[in-house]
Amino acid sequence: MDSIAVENYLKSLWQLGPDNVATLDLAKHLDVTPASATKMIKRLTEKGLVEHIPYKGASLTEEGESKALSVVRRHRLLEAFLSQTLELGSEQLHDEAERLEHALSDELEEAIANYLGNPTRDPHGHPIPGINGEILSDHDFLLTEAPFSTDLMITQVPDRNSEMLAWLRKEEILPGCKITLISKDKFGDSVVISLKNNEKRLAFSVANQIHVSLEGDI
Amino acid sequence: MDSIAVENYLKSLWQLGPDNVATLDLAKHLDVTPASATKMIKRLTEKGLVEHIPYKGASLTEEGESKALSVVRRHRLLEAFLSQTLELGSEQLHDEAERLEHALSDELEEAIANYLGNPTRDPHGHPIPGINGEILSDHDFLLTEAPFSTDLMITQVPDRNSEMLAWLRKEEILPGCKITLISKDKFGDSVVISLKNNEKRLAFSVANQIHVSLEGDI
DNA sequence: TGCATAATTTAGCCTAAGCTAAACTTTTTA
DNA sequence: TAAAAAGTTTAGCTTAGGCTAAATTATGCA
Repeated sequence: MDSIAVENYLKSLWQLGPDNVATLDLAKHLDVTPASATKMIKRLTEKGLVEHIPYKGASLTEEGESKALSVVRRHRLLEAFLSQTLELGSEQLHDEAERLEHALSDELEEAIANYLGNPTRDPHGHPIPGINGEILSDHDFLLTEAPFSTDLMITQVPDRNSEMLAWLRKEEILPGCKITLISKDKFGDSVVISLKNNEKRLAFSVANQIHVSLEGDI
Repeated sequence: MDSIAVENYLKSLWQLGPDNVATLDLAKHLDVTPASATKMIKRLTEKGLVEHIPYKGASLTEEGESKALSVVRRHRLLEAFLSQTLELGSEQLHDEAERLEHALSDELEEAIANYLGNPTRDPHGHPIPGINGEILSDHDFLLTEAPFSTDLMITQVPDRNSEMLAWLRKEEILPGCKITLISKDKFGDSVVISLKNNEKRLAFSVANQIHVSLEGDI
């Protein structure tokens, strides 16, 4: 069994990957010092879970990725399960799943997956990896890269920042919503979308975490 | 936040308590060496969670007990929640709850309690401590101390040994069952009960973990 | 191109929680 | 009641995973 720390490092490497993950980025993501990240990267390299070129960056080996995907699967199944059974704020889901994901046995994982009917997306629209790491091959793309004046449907919103998530919910920017992209203001660092005939302005960094698909194309 | 190890020591002390818990018993319960238990008892004493008289035994302080009860509450709520939502074997419940109990936030704990309608017993019949540690004052008693030839109802079965639990289930010895005590064979180390007109023989050590109440007295 | 800055790694320290072996108490028993 | 056995504690070691400070390597800019 991998420790909670190891699971978190693998998950972060996957989220920041796929290649040449910088030590500093990893350290920031996990809220540890760069020195701690370096040390753990070494340990993971010795275990065969990570490949590391000193001063260049780290990436997951096949085995490392498979373990990372297992953590991601547990996380997203938990979000779906908690959201379905309990009346939990969408913002809370992520934090709870973040802790519970490390305490889930294979059997419980599968019991939850069955209970939910083996879903392929979590409540934020993120794909849930299969038991062998197969991940839904999306043909959705980032809102910042979408065509203008075309019917779009939101497929994914970010889940890590509960403040941002609360704001998105207030603005009714949620998975399943139909929108069109009006303009990208690169220097104003924002994009403008239309949603139910209202125009809304989003920071570029937010829009960059929202995925959309051409309507009905999911 | 207390570590998982600290929470487990507190819970074990509560289960083995209330007083003069022997280092060896604690160590066995947690599957660590006596030396490790001694060391942790010291740490807990310094934190004010345990009182310890060297070579005599340890017991929880008020603060320690309150923390222990919080762990027990989370454990039993989880057993109830998992048993209600998922189709999990009763034997599996305990092990899953054992790991998840340390990863439950106060908010999730309360969300689960509300979802379940603030139950006072878990699926094995054990009382669930309230949020401030209030515990249902049972007037049930051990099967080994019950009167003969009297209508009894099983209120609690053990939850820690999944093999024993599977056997109890096979024999249909479950919370809510009506039984009468036929005989206690002290030297045969067993008791005999009648259940649905069948006589069943239980080892004393098993009967000692089963609680009963006078019928309708719960 | 060379130097300043940024990123990364190394060295050395700390704590929690485990272990074994040895020392010390307490209890049991002959 | 003294010696043996059982239980407990102490001493000292180990590992994981943090940290800071210092050394090293890469990068960007004049």
